[in-house]
Amino acid sequence: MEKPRAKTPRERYRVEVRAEIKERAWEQIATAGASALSLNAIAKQIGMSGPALYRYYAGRDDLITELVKDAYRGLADALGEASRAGAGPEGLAHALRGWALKHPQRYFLIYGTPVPGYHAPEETVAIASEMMAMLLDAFAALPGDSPSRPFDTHLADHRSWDGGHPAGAAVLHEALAFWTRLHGVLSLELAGHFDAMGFDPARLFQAELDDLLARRA
Amino acid sequence: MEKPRAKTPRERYRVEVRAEIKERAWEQIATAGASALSLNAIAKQIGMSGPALYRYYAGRDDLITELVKDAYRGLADALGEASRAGAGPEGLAHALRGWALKHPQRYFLIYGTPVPGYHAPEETVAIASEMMAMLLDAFAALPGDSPSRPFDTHLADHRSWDGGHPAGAAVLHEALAFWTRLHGVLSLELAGHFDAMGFDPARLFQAELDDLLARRA
DNA sequence: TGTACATCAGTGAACGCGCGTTCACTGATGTAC
DNA sequence: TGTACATCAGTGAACGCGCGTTCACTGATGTAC
Repeated sequence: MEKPRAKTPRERYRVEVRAEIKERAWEQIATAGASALSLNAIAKQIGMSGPALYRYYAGRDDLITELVKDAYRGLADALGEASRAGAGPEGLAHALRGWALKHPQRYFLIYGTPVPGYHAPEETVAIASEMMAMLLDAFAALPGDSPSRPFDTHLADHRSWDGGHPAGAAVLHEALAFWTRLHGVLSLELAGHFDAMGFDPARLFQAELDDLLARRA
Repeated sequence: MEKPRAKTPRERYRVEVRAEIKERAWEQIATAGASALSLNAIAKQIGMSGPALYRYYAGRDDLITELVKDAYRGLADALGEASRAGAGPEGLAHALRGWALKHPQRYFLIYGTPVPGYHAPEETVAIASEMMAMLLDAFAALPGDSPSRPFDTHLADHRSWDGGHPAGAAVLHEALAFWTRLHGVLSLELAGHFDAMGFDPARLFQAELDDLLARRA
């Protein structure tokens, strides 16, 4: 059982090239959108021949799948870092916004327009649960009681997604609202819908966040 | 000044074909996404030769621009119908959700992942204002007072987008929250992020809506 | 340390494909007298 | 109503392009003895 043996130079190199391919892929997505992602174009940018990339990825679809997984992983790690540092919902919210502003393409790859026919890789549902668990923990740890609302009774009957979390339905509701409301502000901000409006999106985001937390006052 | 003279058969035909092209375009977007939109494929479906489409649209970009404008127009009309029927925020919300569920591709063309480098046609900003005006009217007409919140003071200084509406900043805030929160729920619902969760998205939407309106109680 | 072999990264040619777009043309429809 | 001409929808060939992907190959790097 000597699995994690030292990496050979070749393995190291392979990892580096795979990483560079992904980097260029993100650049390309930032420039022309995910649908314009082209293996040949990436190869040209790296200074390789198109077919060379097939040593590293099975094909275009494989690369995209990898990017989607990385995006999920990246977001979950950003939230996880905050979570491990003991952050509550407010800290998680700012970690979310910070990550989204830093990686808008990745954010949209997760939450943007779905591509008909494309099914997200299995792994992403586990990561989504992981993130939801952090949210539930954060809200469950909040002081005070969350007043129950009509939707909670419906939620109580449909909580198969809670990962076995012991929190009450009102807390699930809070976590859901956190997700949908912050996504609402963030996605419109990132898509530029506030650009011509003049107000500061960060303040709207904070206002939404305050509103979510005010329930516990 | 006899502008609206009767349409000749040729004009009528032209209008029909332009409409059919758009219909097929939407079908194609529903099947493979907006980025896969191909003039040649549309022509084939209609039973025409590729180049024939150039009699009706200047090119691919022109067609897409037309689709974007139609999407905005369609949403504004759906809201406008409710508005003219005297609907308040609740009616507008349901008109919004109804339209979005009926035309998810159009919804995403408006609010989905932005394509880097693509600039929405001028006309859309006017339509966006038109929709915002309906929201402002609806909230302004609501009975009761909207309690002021911290963000309102910032908004009061950045309301160039209000179209000259006389409502106070608290009302602008309400309209903004209406937009971002309902979009948050809707876009996640349409993208399928709730699919495996089991609860009824309509109820979550209603819960968010109730929450927006509860402020006035 | 040196040689023989295996592994593997990367190349260049080639495949078929569908794309947007242009062009010169045909034939049908509409208009003017 | 009939003829002469103008308008316009649609065709088919052709353009250059970039795409994903396969294949047989070269040459460098690593491994075993």
